[in-house]
Amino acid sequence: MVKISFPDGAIREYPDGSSAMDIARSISEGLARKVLAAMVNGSVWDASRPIHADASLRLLTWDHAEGRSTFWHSSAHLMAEAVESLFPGVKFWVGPAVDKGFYYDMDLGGRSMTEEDLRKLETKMNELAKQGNAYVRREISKDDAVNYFSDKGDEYKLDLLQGLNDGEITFYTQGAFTDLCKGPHIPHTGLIKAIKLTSLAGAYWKGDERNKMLTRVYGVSFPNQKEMDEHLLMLEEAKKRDHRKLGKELGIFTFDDDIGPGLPLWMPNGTIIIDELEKLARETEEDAGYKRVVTPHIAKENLYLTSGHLPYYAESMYPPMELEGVKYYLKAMNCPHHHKIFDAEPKSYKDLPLRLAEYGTCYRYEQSGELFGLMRVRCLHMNDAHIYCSREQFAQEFRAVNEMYLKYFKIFGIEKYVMRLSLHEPSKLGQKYINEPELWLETESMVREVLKESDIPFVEVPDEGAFYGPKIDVQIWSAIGREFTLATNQVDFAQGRRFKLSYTNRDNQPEVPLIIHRAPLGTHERFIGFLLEHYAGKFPLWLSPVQVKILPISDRFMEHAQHTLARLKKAGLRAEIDDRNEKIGKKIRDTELMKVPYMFVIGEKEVEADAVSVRKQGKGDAGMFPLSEIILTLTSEKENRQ
RNA sequence: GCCGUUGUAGCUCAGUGGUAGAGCACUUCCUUGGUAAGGAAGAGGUCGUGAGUUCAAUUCUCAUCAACGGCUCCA
Repeated sequence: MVKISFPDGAIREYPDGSSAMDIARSISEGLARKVLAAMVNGSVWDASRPIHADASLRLLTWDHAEGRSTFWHSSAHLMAEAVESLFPGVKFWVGPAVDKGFYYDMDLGGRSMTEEDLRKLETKMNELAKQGNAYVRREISKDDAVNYFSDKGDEYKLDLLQGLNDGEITFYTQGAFTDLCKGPHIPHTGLIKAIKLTSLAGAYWKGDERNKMLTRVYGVSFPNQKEMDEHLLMLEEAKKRDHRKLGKELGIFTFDDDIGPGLPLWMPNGTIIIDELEKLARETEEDAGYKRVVTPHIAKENLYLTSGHLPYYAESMYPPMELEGVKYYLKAMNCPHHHKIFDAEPKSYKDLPLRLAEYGTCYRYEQSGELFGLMRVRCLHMNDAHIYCSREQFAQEFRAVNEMYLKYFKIFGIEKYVMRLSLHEPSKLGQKYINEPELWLETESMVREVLKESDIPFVEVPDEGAFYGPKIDVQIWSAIGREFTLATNQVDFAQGRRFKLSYTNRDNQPEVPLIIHRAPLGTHERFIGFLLEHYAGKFPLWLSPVQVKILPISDRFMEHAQHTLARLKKAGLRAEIDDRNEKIGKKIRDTELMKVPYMFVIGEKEVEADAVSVRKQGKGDAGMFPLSEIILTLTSEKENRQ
């Protein structure tokens, strides 16, 4: 007998060799039907695998993340079986579960797959699923495994085997398909009831662009059609939030072939949002002791040689223009320009910390395949600033920057994000990272402390730092689920030295300042792209391009509408009159669709009372208010950025 | 940059080897209507661009540009 302890604390005895499935069945048949895998002593096992020792056990179903990923990984195997039947001789690389679904990378041996093939594969998969074949686990020696894949001429699986040793190699077989796989898997293919292969893509082998490109097929599957329908509905909803769609509908930005890829044109509505964001940044930075500067969009080659950017990033900068034998580059970052401002006048410790801020325009020649709406562009406006400080001042300055982030996030209601602390990799000092082992450790731990103090959840990622120091990135997700860095806060102890920046310290000695690069509002492009999706286009009053739409019931009330418009404008509100020859229902509908926060309806009653009937976007009729009263309400809402 | 897909009116999308259609938007007229679409008429596209095949190409082929889904990259 073995003692099995359950999550609720219960401990029961079962015959030695019982599987999780046996145990589930002993509880109820209904449960057994739902079990996908089991958590045994903290690792995920096949439900059918015999348990030979006392263990803690948690049965995993579709309701558990581990259950779902097991389900999706098993679906990848099912897909591989289907692919093998339609493309004999195909070789597989890896087929993991991902956030929502699964993929499998494969080498089709020179053949190519089409969207049509995906439909055929789905049909085949459904057919195979109906057979309800069990996923059978088999432990195998390394020699046997190597022989098996040598016979097949499968260099990919042989490559995987290289990293494995006897005792940790297992094969899984379902139906006609056998794969090297550590598992676990769901009990049988019959549990997979709804299947959709979503996309066909290329993916470099081992993620290295020097390697061969494999074919990657993405798919998603569910234990019932209802879940699939919900998933598809969710995708539809996400599409409606897509900033590219909303940006077009609301007249925020556009692209034009004659301007160039990745070069957004900001339309009047988008420019209003830019102006409001810059106003917020100016106020906030002024309060925090920043000084504004303005720098040119181009600079000589030498500047970027000094900064050290050019050797690393030449291919992602626009090529230089050459004038009188001198090369000029479009600036890809503002820091070197700011360093030159620091350097323009001698500095003493009394001048520190010096905080230079600029909404700087940068140009980066991002790879063509990387461009993505406003989120990844080639012309960007960065909420940039550089803080020059002493080592003693560093922690305090970094903390203040962090607080500024949180202040902004509160204003925008940004809650779903992850802070990522990127660290250096000691073995790459002097190559990828500047060779300052002590400074790396010191600043990394200071940054870590600041994050802990402010109680912000964060993850640490090794070998992701900038070449000049550790950094904190704020990661967010676009409507379609792609991850982006929204904002960044970086430590820099390289450029100060490179630019020979110094200040005179208390002991009358020259000292190199530490530099903090920070961009809490990221770039206008990415931030507004994010906000469009975050608010689903329904901007708060202060950011709305049109804040109030005045809707006269008929043209008899135009005079009162004009009078109302004048009053609103005088109060600093952005308002427009809908003077079209349309019925009020139509005007309301169109204004709702344009997501204007307030509508003022004006008819007979309102003229008599010198009032307006107020309608809030998405909320319907709010009743009649005297104009002066509602103006006060709106002004306060706007000024408080609610 | 690489793999795959797509490209028809301002937008969303039909369609065809014989020089194109719908809905919304737009213009004009009628209507002056009280909280999510009033009615009528009209205008608008050399079917992304270039070349080839053909008697004939928006449709087939190739190239190119751009967008989209991924991979790689992201100071």
